[in-house]
Amino acid sequence: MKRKNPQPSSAAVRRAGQIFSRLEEAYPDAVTALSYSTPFELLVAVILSAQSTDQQVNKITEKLFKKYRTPQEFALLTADQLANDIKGCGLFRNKSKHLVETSRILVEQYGGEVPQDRESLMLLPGVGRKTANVVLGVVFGQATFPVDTHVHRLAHRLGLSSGKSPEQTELDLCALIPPEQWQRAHHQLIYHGRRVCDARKPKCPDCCVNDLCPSAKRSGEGNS
DNA sequence: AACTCGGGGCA
DNA sequence: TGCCCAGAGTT
Repeated sequence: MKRKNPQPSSAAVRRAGQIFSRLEEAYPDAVTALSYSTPFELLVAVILSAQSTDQQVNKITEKLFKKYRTPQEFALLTADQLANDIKGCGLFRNKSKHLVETSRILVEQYGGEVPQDRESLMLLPGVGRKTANVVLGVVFGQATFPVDTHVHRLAHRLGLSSGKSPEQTELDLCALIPPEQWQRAHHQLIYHGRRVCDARKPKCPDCCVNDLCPSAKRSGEGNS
């Protein structure tokens, strides 16, 4: 039989809670939000948000959704047409192609609706595990944790996950963080990851959770 | 596993 | 001014 992810100790859960309340205190404005009014609009916004900020995406979608709002409308566009409307976020040519193809699939295979399971979402062009989890969590209220490069790196450094794979990190964080805090925790990890806990040179002296971080302790022991 | 896309954020 | 990506697809 299949082994489930082992239940974390209460001490581990408590430590995770400490870390996130610190981050919450340090970055009260770290949580941004993509603006949308339908599940399809959120799906579009999340696809656009790869390698781009939410603010950047909101600027684009504010205009975009006034022209096109439904998968039926997106499905009629050529990639070049749409590219012109989403210019301003990174990787826009790829995303444009993906959005048109995804819209066609939604119309042809899902009656124009956004599927609510991860397997179906991940079959859509431009939608990987991280994007699928954001959609499931934000619009369908499902228990997921979107793991991007920052989340993966920080969870490992902070001792919240073994860091073996993004999938494992996702399981570990889901077990450690109460469902209602997942979205906020996600944004705070990203914010912290960009400004303090870099991939290359983490600024441990400036870090608000350095006393709770096994990595910071290790790197601090070598010098004195 | 390494490469590509691309405008923005940040030093 | 230049580096590095708030990812996912392709080779």
